[in-house]
Amino acid sequence: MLDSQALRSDIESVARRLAARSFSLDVAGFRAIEEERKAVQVHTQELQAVRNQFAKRIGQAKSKGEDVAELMAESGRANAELAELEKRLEGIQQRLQDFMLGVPNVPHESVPPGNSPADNREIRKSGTPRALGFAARDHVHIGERLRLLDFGSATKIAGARFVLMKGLLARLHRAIAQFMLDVHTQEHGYTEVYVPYLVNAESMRGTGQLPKFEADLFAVPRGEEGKFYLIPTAEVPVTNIVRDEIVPLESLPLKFVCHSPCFRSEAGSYGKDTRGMIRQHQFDKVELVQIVHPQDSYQQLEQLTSHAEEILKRLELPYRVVALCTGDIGFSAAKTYDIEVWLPGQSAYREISSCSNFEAFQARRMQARFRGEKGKPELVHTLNGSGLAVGRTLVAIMENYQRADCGIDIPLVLQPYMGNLKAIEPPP
RNA sequence: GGAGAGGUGACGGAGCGGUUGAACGUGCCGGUCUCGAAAACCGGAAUACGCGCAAGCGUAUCGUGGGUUCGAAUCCCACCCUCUCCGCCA
Repeated sequence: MLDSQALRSDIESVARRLAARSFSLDVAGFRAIEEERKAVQVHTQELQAVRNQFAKRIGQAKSKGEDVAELMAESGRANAELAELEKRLEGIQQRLQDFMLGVPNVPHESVPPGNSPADNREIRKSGTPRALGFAARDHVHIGERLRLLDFGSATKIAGARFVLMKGLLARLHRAIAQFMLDVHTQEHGYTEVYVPYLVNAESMRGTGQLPKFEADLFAVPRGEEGKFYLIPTAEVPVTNIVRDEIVPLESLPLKFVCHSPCFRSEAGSYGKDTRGMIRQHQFDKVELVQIVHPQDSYQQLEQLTSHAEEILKRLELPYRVVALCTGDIGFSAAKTYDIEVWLPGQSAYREISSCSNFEAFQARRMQARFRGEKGKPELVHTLNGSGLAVGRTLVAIMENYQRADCGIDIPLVLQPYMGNLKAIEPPP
């Protein structure tokens, strides 16, 4: 959510910056509601003051034993109008709130302008795709040849966009997550957290998934009309740790890492990435979350991104870092770096991590604050990034470390997590 | 799921339906005293929003939402959460 003060004082420049991400801010609409709000609120508060004065006088008169019938009658009359106004004000404020919740974040000035992924800017590249000496197969071919990747069973059990892994491949998947957690907790200073995978609507609103993107979520009914939502990323429960909190200045930055499953309905992605386990309803991810002092957030974004990159470096997977353009950044983000890993099976770089600074956008929704240098509560800045998506990392390893016989060499750093196994061999 | 107790400011803890944004204590900040500190004493301190150039004034907030009332932290209803006991359970 944006600062409503900023919208009031300089809506034109906000609208201009939002236009860069092809969001057209309803300036006239906002002004109209805002004008109405002002008039109604001022009048309401005046009448409330009158009511309070009457109540006070009645109390005083009563304590002196005076007759208050006249005062009470007068007060009652004044209150009739008040009740109506209060109701109207509530409606206006609700509309204003709904409006604000639907406005995306303003891109940071360093975000490259553009309308489509084609305008994203490559920032740096690391590693070079190794020469295989044979035609690269994709992970589906390799996994099925190894009989360790079973899409048929997953489809039978659940449906499309699910996968079932077996044996050493399931173990490799687990090893990848363990490795990531160890690096981030032991070397990058993150505190590991285990969190609920089902969350309430307030949490989803806090990080920006609701109210706009309900269709992307899985919901579980609960009680009369309540519901839980399955987390689409650990970002949601982890960031909401600080919702409605005032954290002490000295505890910043808070750095959390969380391995969790992620559930996405992938509504609107029909036909995209239908082959393999690139786009699934359920996948594992190791997520990095930082809660920081506003003045540090862009520096921390660079740091957080480098933490994610470090995993790819140690796995010796070629990748590049891309700054998303204004038209491609997510709803809540002010700036985003995508990290894309090289997939020989597709001869392409594919997203494996997305690292974003949300500035105060999520913090304002969550009322996540710290007590500033002057002793006043101020909004924190929030950041997060995948460090990394586990399933896609597995895909990248399968494709980059494939051998001619469809065996997979195990990256050196993962061997200790695999009982020192050096490779997964194909069955005869 | 059943029975009971409870949710008040940073914390502990008061609070007859009426000058209560909320006693008292602890903690915090400033000051006096002191060579300095402690103690003691004095003073100051909530959050959000609105109007205003400002000083300031106003409104809201005692788990949440409704209701009763001229007036609700105080009364009524619903819900949420916490704790204790019972049942069930990985």
